Order: sequence, then C-alpha cells, then structure tokens
Amino acid sequence: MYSIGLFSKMNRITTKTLRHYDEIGLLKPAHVDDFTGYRYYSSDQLVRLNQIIALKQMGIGLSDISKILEHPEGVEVLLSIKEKDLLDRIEDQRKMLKNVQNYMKRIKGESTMKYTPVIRSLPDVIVASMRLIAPDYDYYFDIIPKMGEEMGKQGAVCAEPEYCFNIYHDGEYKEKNIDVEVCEAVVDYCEDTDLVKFKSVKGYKEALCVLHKGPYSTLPDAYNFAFEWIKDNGYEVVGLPRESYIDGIWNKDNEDEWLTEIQIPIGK
Amino acid sequence: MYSIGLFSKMNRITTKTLRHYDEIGLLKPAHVDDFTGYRYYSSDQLVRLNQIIALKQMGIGLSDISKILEHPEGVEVLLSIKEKDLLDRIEDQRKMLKNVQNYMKRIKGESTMKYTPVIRSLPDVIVASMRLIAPDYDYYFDIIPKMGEEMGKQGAVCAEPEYCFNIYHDGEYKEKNIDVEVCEAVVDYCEDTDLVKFKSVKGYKEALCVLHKGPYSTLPDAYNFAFEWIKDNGYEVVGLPRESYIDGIWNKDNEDEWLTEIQIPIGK
DNA sequence: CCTTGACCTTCCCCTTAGGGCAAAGACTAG
DNA sequence: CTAGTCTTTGCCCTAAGGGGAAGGTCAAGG
Repeated sequence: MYSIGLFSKMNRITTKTLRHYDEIGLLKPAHVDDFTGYRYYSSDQLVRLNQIIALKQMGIGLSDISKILEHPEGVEVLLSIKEKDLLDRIEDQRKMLKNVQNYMKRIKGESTMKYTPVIRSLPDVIVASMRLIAPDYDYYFDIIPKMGEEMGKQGAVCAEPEYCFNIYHDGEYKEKNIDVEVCEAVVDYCEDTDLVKFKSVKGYKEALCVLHKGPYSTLPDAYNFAFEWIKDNGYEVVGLPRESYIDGIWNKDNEDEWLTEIQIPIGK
Repeated sequence: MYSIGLFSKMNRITTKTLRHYDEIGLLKPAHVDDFTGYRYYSSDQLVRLNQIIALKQMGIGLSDISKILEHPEGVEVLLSIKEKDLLDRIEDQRKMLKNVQNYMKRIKGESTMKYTPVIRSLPDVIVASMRLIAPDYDYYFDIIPKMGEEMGKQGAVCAEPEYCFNIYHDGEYKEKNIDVEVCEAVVDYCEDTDLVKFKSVKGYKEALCVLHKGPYSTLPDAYNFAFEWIKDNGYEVVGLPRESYIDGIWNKDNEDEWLTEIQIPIGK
C-alpha cells in the first residue's frame, strides 16, 4: 500500500491527476481510510494505471478510456474512431501550417496585408436572376434599378441580410461585352418575367472570400490576390466566382468606402 | 448598421461568438444602444472580422489575434511561434496515430492485451550498485540479502518509493553467466565496499515501460513485446534495459502476483 | 391599441484534464 | 511537544464558446 505521494512518484504522475481519476471513477484507490480520508494505492493498481497512461498516449479522452476499461470489447470501434479523428486533425493542422507559411511569405516586405483571405461556406439560396451581356461595366448600374422594379411588381421579397451578387460566366477577365448574371437573394420563388428569372443557386462547402474596400477599378487586385492564394495553398477553383456587393453607390458617397466581397468556390 | 443577428448571418458566425468577441474586446460593435443594450455593427467591421477569421483559420488563439490586430508589427514573431507549434503538434499526432494503428493491429485476434506499453522518463538517480557475473538466475536471490546487509552497514538509506532494478550488460538474452548489475536507489552516496559501490545513474528522457505480472519465467514474453513495439513505432533503443522489481517473493507468496517492470530507454 | 412571434439582453452553468492556492487535519522525526 | 512534511477538501482558473432561462424589444398584423 502506497500513499498518494509515493504512488504518484512511482509513476511520474501528479497527485492532482490521481485525485482527479478517483473523482471521475477512473482509478479508485484500493483503500481509503475511513477516518482520515487518506487514499492508499496497491501495486496491483499499477496495471490499470499503466493501461490508462497507454491509452492517453494515443490521445484518447478519459471518458473513452473509462468505457474501454469497463467494456474491452468496444475498444476496436473507439480506436478506429480515434484513428479517423487523428487523421482529420493532422490534415487540419497541415492546412493551417500551409496557411501560416504562405502568410509569412506574403507579408515579408509589406508590413500590412491589404487583403485577408477567409474560407467560408456558401449556402443554397433562391435568387432573382438576370443574365445579360453588358457592353461595359457601367451598363448595369442602369439596369439594376429596372430589375428592382420588376422584382417589386412580381411581389418578390429580398432576403435578409441582403445578398446581391454577380456571377461572371466568362472564364476570363473582360472589359467589354461581359456575360454577367446579376442575382439578388429572395425569400421565395415568384413568377418569371422576360427580364428576371427566379431560380435556386447551389451553395458550396468551401469558398475563398476576400473583402475589397474601395472603388471597383481596383477589384482586379483582389482577384489576383485570391487566385494566388488558392494556388499557394493547394486548392483549386471548383465554381464560378461571385462578386457580392455590400456597400456601394447606393449607401456611400465616397468610393473609397465601398465594400465588395469576392467569393470563389474552391475544393480539394 | 446591422443587428447582431443579421451581422452574424452575413458572416456565418454565431451571435454567441460575436458577443464573446465583444466581451474580450476583440470586436466591439460600432454602436450600442444606450437604453436597450442592443449591439449594432457596421459594414466597416466586416474588414476586422475577416482579419479575425483569417487568423483563426491559421489556428491562432483569440488573445494572440488581439495582439496582432493592435500591434501588427509583432505578427511575424507570433507566426513563427505558431509555425513551430503546428509542426510539433503534427509530430505528436502522428506518433499517436502510429500508436493507435499498431495497437489495433496487435489486438486483431486476441481480445485482450497482456501488456500495455507506456512511455515515461527515467530520472537521474543515486544507487547502491553491485555488478557481478551470475551463473544463473537463481544466484542473485542469494546475493541480494547480502547486499542489503552491506548497505545497512554503510548507513545507506533507500529512496522512497523504492526503486530496485537490474541492468543487464549483455547485449543479448543469456541463461548462464549473466553480466548483471543490481541497483537500489538510495538517498545519498556512502562509502564504497568491495561488494557495493555507490554511483549515480543517468536518466533518460524517454523509456518504454512494460509492466509484467507473473513469474519471472514469462518475462521474455514482455521483452519480446517491448522490442516489437519499439520497432513498430519507429523508435530505437538508446540504452541498456532495466528490470524494476515491484512485487516479488519478499511480499507476495503467489508467483502470479509478482510485478516487474521492464524499462528500455528509447529515442528518435 | 393589443397581441404575437421573432429577436435581443444578461446571467449562469457546462465542456477537458487537471493546476494553483488556501485552510485545516494527519503523520513522522527529533 | 513541536516542526516540517503530507494529505484532505474546496474553490477558482484555463479556451472558445454552447445551451438555456428569464425578461425586455421590435415590427407586423388584426
């Protein structure tokens, strides 16, 4: 019989830990003095403690260790869960590592980063959509009010928060005759018109999002940044980029205050 | 200005999280209503929130994110710390994974494991040591009492908890003429005698420890298990194995109750 | 004007595996 | 007998929020 201090020294484990294991019923002392409450451990318990330590060294939590020790037949299931868990974790950390390393590479030189890339999911969404070939970028400032008007006539109600974005169907950057689809999220389908169609747009599990603050003329910087990031971090583009309009001419006079988010579906 | 719910939806973040960030001062709402306490966020804050999310995706903690956002010049230091941290973590998880996979392989078939391998550190320790060539394994049952007697004469005090072990200086397993060093941890050095020398034994950062319950005749099983484990998990032996005697003839009549721990220094 | 449902507030407890500390009782050696 | 060491319980702490309760607010419809 060993006092808690001796037993802890035999195993290079703190007394706190032993008390904790007692408390959660993982390793009860062989004997507890009725009067003093002192815990006494027997050398037999080294076996169980060793099992506990061994399982802990595999990253298994104490509650699962309890289960395993009580029902050894369930060990294989728990272990394969743990295996998958560890594989996932390693994959996650590796992504983070790459992220950190690329970030370090990128700020080497400039002291501040203009853009902060974020991975987010894009939900499925019902939109009022208007696809057109815009002769130039100014063109759809004209057409958007018409779209709103038409939507109102059909009784469409915009979703909250507003989500208004363009999808560019050209694979490449163009200055003229842009094949663009203007979308505005709504709460439900309505009757189509010649101009405006109601449809649902599929979401993506992962999309790289970059916020751009400033006039649209500098948007290409943000695109360049985003595509570089995607390449650097070993992803690939799996869908058409969207441009989501948050602040613009409609609520901010100053172009420098405009906020636009580029969202590029990625995968792998 | 967006209410907390809208702002949370815009970013796929829970309101709980936003309140938490408010509380720790990481992201204060642009405006809080004096009467109702309602939080209102501006679209400007999307920029900061995006920075936070980007840093979180690198696995950086909120307090470090705070520091980075307040003092962007310190970012490189923090990032390289984080890089090292991630590398360590990945290495740890990989060890665990290997451990889990080997365990699964090993229990495939037998439902219970006889041995549970544990990695522990061995401390530096002062010992009374007696090295001899034992003709056979029974021989040192005779000699150990003599050793105790001699130690008593020199005024040696055994350490608590007791740590009594053999070091085998033969590289291989032998049945006869075994070159063995019997060690007993003591609290301080004493005068050497012909038989007993006092010396210090260096510790190891990592040793594979296996508890063996039962008679000494089955100890080789434990050795086999241990060496196999070391090989399977990609370690190598970096020191002489020790056999630490916990329970034995001196306190248990039944051979099946004897407890011995094999400790093999490992590395890499 | 009233009500209803959705939204917001604060407050408190919960999660892991113990660490740190404090007050008080127990044990051992001199 | 006393000093020093050991042990006990109890309470608060960690990171990043999650869950839920009790109560106040807001906007829309009747």
